[in-house]
Amino acid sequence: MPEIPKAYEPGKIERKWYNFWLKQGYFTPEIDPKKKPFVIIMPPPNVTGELHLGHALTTTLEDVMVRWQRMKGKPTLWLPGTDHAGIATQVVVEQQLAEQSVTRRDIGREKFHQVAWEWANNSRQSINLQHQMLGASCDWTRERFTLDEGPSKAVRTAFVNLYNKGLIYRGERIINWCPRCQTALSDLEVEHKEINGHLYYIRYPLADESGFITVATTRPETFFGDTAVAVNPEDARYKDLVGKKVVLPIIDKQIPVIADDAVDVSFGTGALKITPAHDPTDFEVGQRHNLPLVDIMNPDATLNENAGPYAGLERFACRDMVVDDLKGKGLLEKIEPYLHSVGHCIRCQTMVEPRVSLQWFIRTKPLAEKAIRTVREGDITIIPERFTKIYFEWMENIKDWCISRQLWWGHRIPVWYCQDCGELTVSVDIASHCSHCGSSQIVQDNDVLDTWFSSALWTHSTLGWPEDTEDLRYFYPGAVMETGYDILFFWVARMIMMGLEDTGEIPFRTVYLHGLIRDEHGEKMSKLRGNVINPTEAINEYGVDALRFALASNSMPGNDVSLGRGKVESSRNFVNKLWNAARFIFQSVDATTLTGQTIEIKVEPQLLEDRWIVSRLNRVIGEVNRLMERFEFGEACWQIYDFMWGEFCDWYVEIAKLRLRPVEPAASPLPFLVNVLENSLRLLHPFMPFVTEELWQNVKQHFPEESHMPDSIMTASYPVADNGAIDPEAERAMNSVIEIIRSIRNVRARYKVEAAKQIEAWIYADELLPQISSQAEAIKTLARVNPLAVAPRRERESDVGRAVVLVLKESEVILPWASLVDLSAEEQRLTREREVTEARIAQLDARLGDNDFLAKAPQHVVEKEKQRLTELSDKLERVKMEISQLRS
RNA sequence: GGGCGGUUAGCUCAGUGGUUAGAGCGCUGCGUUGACAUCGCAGAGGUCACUGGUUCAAGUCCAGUAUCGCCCA
Repeated sequence: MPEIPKAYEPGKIERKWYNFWLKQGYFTPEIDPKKKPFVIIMPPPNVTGELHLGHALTTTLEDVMVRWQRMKGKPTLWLPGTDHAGIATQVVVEQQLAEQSVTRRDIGREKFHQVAWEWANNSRQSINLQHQMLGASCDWTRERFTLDEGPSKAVRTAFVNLYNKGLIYRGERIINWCPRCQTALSDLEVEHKEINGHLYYIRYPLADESGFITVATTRPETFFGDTAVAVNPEDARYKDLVGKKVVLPIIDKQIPVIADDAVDVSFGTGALKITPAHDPTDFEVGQRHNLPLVDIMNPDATLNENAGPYAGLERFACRDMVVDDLKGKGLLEKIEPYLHSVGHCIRCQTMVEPRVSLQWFIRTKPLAEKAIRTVREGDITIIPERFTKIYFEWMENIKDWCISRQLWWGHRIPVWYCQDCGELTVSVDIASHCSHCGSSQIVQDNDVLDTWFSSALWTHSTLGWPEDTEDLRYFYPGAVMETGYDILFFWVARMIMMGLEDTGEIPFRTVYLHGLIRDEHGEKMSKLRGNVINPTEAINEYGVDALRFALASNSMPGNDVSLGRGKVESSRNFVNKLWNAARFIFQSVDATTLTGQTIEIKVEPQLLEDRWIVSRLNRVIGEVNRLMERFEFGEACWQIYDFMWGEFCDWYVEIAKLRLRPVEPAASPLPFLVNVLENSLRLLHPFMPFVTEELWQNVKQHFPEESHMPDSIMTASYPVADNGAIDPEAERAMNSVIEIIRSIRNVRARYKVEAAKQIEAWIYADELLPQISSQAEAIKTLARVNPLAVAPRRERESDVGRAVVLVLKESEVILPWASLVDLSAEEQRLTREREVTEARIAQLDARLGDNDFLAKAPQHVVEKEKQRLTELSDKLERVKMEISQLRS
């Protein structure tokens, strides 16, 4: 057998195994109508650049589920893809152009597309590569991009269907406008931030020159767009003024004073300027009162000709000038500091401008109703559950969705306008004639659709919809939608709506939401803070398996993950531990094989330690499966970690060494070493695919006669617990042995006994005597004890002389090494132990003397407490005896 | 303004109403056995934010308070 390196070297094997899996075609499921498939459609990363740790988390969790299900024998499809990310990508590409001092308008739509496609293709490639580095077992034969022909056709089809149903309409509405991106945004793409602004009190003179009315506003520069002043109808202060006219200063325009319930009498002066074209609530007031819309801005948020002398000024510069000028005319009453919340573009952080414009909208209410019902009725489950409420809250208050964007990068809206009859042609295929008058003088809408429109169709567009494909029939609906909670509204909610709308079926059965990745102090990761961990670098430094394990083991459903290098490092250490345990086992196997012996793997455990480790293994297997079913991957990781490291490596392997280098012939522990290792590898494979494959192949190589082993751990079966192997008696006895060894080590450390020095020990026990005796060699070696006597309690010498006496749960240990022991200190220690035991007994006595407890607590709890009391009472007696002997 | 979540060891976090509340990192001391120093052994470190309630039993359930964070408007 070749030499196995002392430390695991991930770089050497990762690519090798990925390519092997790929070549074997394991990632592509076989369609078997008799079996229900497990399907995850990957949330497509934006083609804006490299993947970050959030993507690594998504990929890890999905791969964990997919590999687990695949090992459980389900046809498993994990469909990868990327998103064109309309506005985000356009921003990136425009920045790139800006470096060459060119704008997109300079080069034109066609050339811009060329540059953007080039960027997207590069990015798509590097994202796919990174997914492969991460070990993603997704089906590359089905990889999709949102702008691919299939998904694009799905987009046009969905649009046309909705339009024909009257669920898509075009209208002049107030929308959020980003002056930098120069496009409309949906409500979700606006981020509200608290801003320290001002409240300006402005006097509007009455047209009849009988005085003025003072309005309070945060945006004085919009007064050119005012078409009324509104007061509350109940407000006595202004009752007489309703119906009168006021004159807008500077531009000398007359507007009416109106009464509207929406006006809050306590805000400012109780009189509001109404600017329907630039404020959402004003827009509504305007609709109610039939007020004209006066748009005062250009797309770049400079003032337009409606601003009279201020035309051409940037909005904030205009504000300053307007304020100055009003002040000069004595029309500015006062300015107060004012904290208010202002919308910003989620992409570029520019303050958005609410603006009336002609856009396309989806009437979401009818779609939302169905989407609410499927979740309410339990067809779709959201994990963690608390997000269900948040989902309902949003869905129930849903607003129409503005889907048109004044961008170039995206799906062009499939609508053509007739130059002759003015009618619209809405068509899935490219239209050449007006569907009304037949004219060929038609022009396609210039705008593209919101990126999230195509994302909303992703669950079925990737499987071939609107075509009736085999994939769609077999793989839809998916099993789990796994993604971050930050896109619950953007994406998940809309997928549910559109999935139901397009296919009449739910798009997935379970929504699993993970949290955001933060740094080791819980701070958001950002370039600015310099606390970003780049996944590729982390992989190069620690290996993929370590990164994946760090992510999976630290992630709880719906909770943010704090991840520093330390976590990745300790995961790396675990991978290395696993590697070395395996290395040791292989070396032992080789040593045995060299002597010409064959190793039989299937052996019933007879010896205590073998029964114990097999029992523990099966408990862990059961527990891990249960946790995985419940999406508790982090806890599943720790179960395996604790078992592997804390039980198998720390105890079983150490004890097994005695039998591997026996003085006298002993039953070989190799079957159990190999079995536990092999099972653990399979348990761990979904979390750390590479190292487990490497080691598993090594197992396979060592046991070629084990014909049931498939070609890859990927296609091996996931371990299933054998409840028959669970052995409470062996667990109890081994716990006692471990307790003995630990206690002796503790004493050695306390008395600073030299590490290499052997000390004498006597152990007394009753019930567990045979089992403890069977571990005498282990105790001798692991606790550095020699000579060791194990005897029944009745043989206990009454006078032990100077010694440390340990009263344990089911045994006593006496360490009679006279010279070192400080008798009075020992007495003090035993006295403390007596006190502690007495206190606990008192506590238990009280509990067991309580009739309520006896009557109401479940039987097994009462039994347990009674047993504890017996044990403790027994211990107390023994401690008392030791104290009296020490004193005699 | 409405809602949600957090508050547990020095730090970051686990913890299905039922022993003496755990882990990783960090810290202290000691290191020996050809798997592993990416390691081993031992140890220190906690008023589970606070107040009240429900319960035989509360870190866990309920209410309130404080505080931090997020989402929505």
